[in-house]
Amino acid sequence: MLKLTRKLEYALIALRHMQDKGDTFISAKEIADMYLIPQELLAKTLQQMVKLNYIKAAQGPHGGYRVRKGLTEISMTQFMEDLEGPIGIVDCNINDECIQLENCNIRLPIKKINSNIREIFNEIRVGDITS
Amino acid sequence: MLKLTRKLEYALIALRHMQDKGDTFISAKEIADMYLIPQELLAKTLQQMVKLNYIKAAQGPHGGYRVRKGLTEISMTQFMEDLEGPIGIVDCNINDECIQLENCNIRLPIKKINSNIREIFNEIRVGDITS
DNA sequence: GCTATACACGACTAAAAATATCGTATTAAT
DNA sequence: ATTAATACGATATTTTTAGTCGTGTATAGC
Repeated sequence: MLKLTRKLEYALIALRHMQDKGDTFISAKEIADMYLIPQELLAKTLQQMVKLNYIKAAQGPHGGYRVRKGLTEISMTQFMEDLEGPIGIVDCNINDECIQLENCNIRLPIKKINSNIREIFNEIRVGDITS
Repeated sequence: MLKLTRKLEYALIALRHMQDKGDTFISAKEIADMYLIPQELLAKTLQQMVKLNYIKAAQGPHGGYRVRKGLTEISMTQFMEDLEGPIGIVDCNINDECIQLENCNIRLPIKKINSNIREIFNEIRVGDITS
């Protein structure tokens, strides 16, 4: 209940590591070895972040990834939703397909809590965690 | 990611419904039918709440459950942790068995976020949702 | 040009967690 | 007695999350 995914953890760990290393390209393997993360899985996550323009990749030997400037200013809400889709503590916060929407007697208060949580993550920058 | 369990949803829906009905005993079946919740599952949740002294049960025909006074003053943190165990957005917030605790470079900031979330739920009473 | 090392990416598999069901026993009102 | 309800452990199913595999492409260094 209320867990972050490993993908997000791995992404943040990787970003922090890369940021520490400045402008040099860091391979997925180096990070995977250092933090005992499954390499293939980390690689996929990094590839996703390349597509999101969070990081830049370089192929070939001495290749790897490095962080793009400005990434640290992104809010955690955006970061999380980019990587994992919308935040919603219950499904009806995400889609409206619940069979009991009209009957539901706790919908509004729950919705409010969901906003509270999103707000927490809105006020945290990626850089607050990775630098 | 970051989802409440159905058990919690069902529990809250049931509590609210029972609270609306005052002192009369309400059967699991009535609630299950009304909100299209699997009856057996709801029943188990209600039984758990009886053990927690959240509600009172009566067996036999015309039996059912009713809410105990004072329940509404309980914080959502306590409610959720009573029903589902400790809140932790990552495992190392719950147990210390992570193989990479020393290496981990994001542990502290994540821990802080976890406190923020617990705090949100600390400031919400069960009664804010169920009445 | 060959080789080694690294990213790219889709398909697949495995494991874990969450959700739901079943079976049997007990209780009490009518 | 019968019926309608809770009690509760065991099991089954489904969904989500996590991890692996295979194949292809790029490029640095020799």
